[in-house]
Amino acid sequence: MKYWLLKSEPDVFSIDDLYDCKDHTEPWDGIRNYQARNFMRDEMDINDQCFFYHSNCKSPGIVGIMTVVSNAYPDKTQFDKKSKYFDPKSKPEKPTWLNVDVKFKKKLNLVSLEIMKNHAALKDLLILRKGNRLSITPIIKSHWDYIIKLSK
DNA sequence: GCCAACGTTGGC
DNA sequence: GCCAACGTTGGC
Repeated sequence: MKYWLLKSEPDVFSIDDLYDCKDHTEPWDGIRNYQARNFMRDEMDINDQCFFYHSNCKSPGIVGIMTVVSNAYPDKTQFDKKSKYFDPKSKPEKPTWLNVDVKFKKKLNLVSLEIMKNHAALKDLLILRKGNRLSITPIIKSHWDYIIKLSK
């Protein structure tokens, strides 16, 4: 089983929004970055665990846990002309973008970006690297466990 | 294939 | 709202 960190802007889609979805499950769509797509396509498996990270907001940080509940499949928003994620270059017979489904597992007490920065044990965490903008990053188990402890 | 211009991300 | 960092685009 692998571990991940998935970013979302809470103004767009928050952990509470995920909870409110049918079966607490929703496609993690709108990913328009090849590296992030490839993680979903090649590395993610059903039952992998993900941190839900709130970005671009007043208190950025990890707010909960979700579970991967599908393999990667074509992101339907790329074909939806009304979607902000519409991609005119992508064709249904050869979709460019993929998503997985994720299911809410639980909320955590906020582990803020500020707190994580202050822990030497997390210094190699990708999210803390300067200029890192990747919306899906792998997390090693020791970091995962450490962050879980910080949330208690 | 280079790289300048542009758009986006995301912390502050 | 600012701006640094990064990814993408497109002319050459």
